[in-house]
Amino acid sequence: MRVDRRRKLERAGWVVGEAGDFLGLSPEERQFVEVKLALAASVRQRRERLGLTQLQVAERLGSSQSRVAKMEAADRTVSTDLLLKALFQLGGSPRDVAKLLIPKIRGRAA
Amino acid sequence: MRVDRRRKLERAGWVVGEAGDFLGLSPEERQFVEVKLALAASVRQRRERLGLTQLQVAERLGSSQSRVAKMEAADRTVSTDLLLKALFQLGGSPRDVAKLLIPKIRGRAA
DNA sequence: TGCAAGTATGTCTGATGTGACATATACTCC
DNA sequence: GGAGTATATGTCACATCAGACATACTTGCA
Repeated sequence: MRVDRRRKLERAGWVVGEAGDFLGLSPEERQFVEVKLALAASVRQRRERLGLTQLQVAERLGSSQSRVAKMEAADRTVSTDLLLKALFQLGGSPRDVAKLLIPKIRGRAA
Repeated sequence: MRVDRRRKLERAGWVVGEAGDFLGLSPEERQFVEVKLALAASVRQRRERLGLTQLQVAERLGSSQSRVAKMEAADRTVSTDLLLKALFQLGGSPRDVAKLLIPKIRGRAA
């Protein structure tokens, strides 16, 4: 994990461990955070792939640039509801969400 | 769709069409509702499979029986955050969520 | 260097979600 | 029929999340 990314997560209120990430969270909490991080990353990826600014996305969503920034940062004040709605607005489907949640790397635990 | 189930959804605030379900919703809204309904159904399924009452699940979650009932009814006052947390508490994983979101039926549109 | 565009962060007010409780309904079993 | 258990529904007070705004930071370019 890149250092700046890690700092950002910590500022956002997450506790980020070094190797065994997310230490200090219960398994359930860890899974929830995982999902949220995956959704947030996907929002950013889709936006960039579409060549849109956060402001443009915000307009599509009827939201604001700052909120889009917070979505992508997985800020603790953004709900998964909002992340899902954003993803769908950016052309994603439930199937795409599913793909996000399935680990692609083989030979490593979960 | 069973009639009683449909009535329940309508009371919960969803607009449910007959054949082409979810008419009147934008594609994005429809996708969001789909996800929520899938999560809600999964919560019920897992609870029943574990042989737990809503009250027992509520205690595990630090919530109340009425809220669990609303989760399973996909009430509009329950967030996907809560549904995800409930699922994970009931032993589900992000991978299980992914499976929920992938349509299993072939030969029919989405 | 300065400027401009994009992004990040802090905070406000109003909207929505939350657990809790009361109560209604449904289903057994006696 | 009534009692007991499970689930559903309506409502509260409080917590959390929403968009909006101001403002700071970052990046690229003249």
